[in-house]
Amino acid sequence: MQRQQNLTKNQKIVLDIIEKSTEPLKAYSILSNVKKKGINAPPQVYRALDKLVDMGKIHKIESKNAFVACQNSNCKVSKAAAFSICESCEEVTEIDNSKISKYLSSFADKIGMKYKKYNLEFFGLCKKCK
Amino acid sequence: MQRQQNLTKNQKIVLDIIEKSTEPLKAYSILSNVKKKGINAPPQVYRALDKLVDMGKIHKIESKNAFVACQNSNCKVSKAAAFSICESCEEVTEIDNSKISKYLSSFADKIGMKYKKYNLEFFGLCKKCK
DNA sequence: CTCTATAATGTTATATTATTACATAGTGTT
DNA sequence: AACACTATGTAATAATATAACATTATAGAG
Repeated sequence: MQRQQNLTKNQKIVLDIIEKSTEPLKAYSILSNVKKKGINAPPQVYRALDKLVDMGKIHKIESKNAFVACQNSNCKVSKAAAFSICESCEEVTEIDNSKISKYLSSFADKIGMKYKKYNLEFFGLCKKCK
Repeated sequence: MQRQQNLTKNQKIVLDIIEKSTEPLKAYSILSNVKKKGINAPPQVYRALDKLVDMGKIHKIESKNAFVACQNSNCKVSKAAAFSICESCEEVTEIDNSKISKYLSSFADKIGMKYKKYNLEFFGLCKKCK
């Protein structure tokens, strides 16, 4: 069984490029960027992405089919994440989610759900664009 | 300019099938169900879906690439929506979001964002499955 | 009414995103 | 060495979504 801390070769390559990016990266964009490192085909990228998401190292922005590195160390535990997405400049920012997490998990309890994680995407205009 | 209340022929057909479904429908599943009604190609479905989402009549479950009819009349205004998604039985339920809306919009204010809408997806186990 | 602008529709092709299926290679355990 | 298991490599294809362009319907303006 793979340990959380020891990433495999492909996982390291994929995580590295996501961490270095200033914006969410799409799977095929990652693929084209890692061809020189010997990753040739989609499944290699998607497998690494899946595992990294499972570990909480990255998050998927569902509305964009794109991936960002986790900014909050606590996501390692909850895997829950919240983002603000600017509809003008496309900037995506991960929101420090400890308060939201508390609120939302209590909400999930209230509706009778055994809560595991959530994905929250805010759309609007960021500070700069509004 | 199209008025909110007057749906076009294709929009009616697509909305109708989504409203009759007990589960989120995918675009190509909708397509195959409406071929008999004269809708033949993906763009016809996607165009109707886009407009219906804009009007708040339906919502897209981003994590599933699927569409559900809006359960809350107030979504017509806010277009914001929250769902609980059971990872066991796949049931998707729209959460009455007036409280969450209030909380999240104030949160968006606090981080300096001009808030327009949000999409929130809870994952876990529903009442029946837990 | 009819002209015109716009919205809606229809159609073909193609782009983008993601998975299946199977073969090969490494890694640790007994 | 034999094994189970994880990871990797590869080809093919499935599933999701859009571009581009032609045609038809509809609502106002004159």
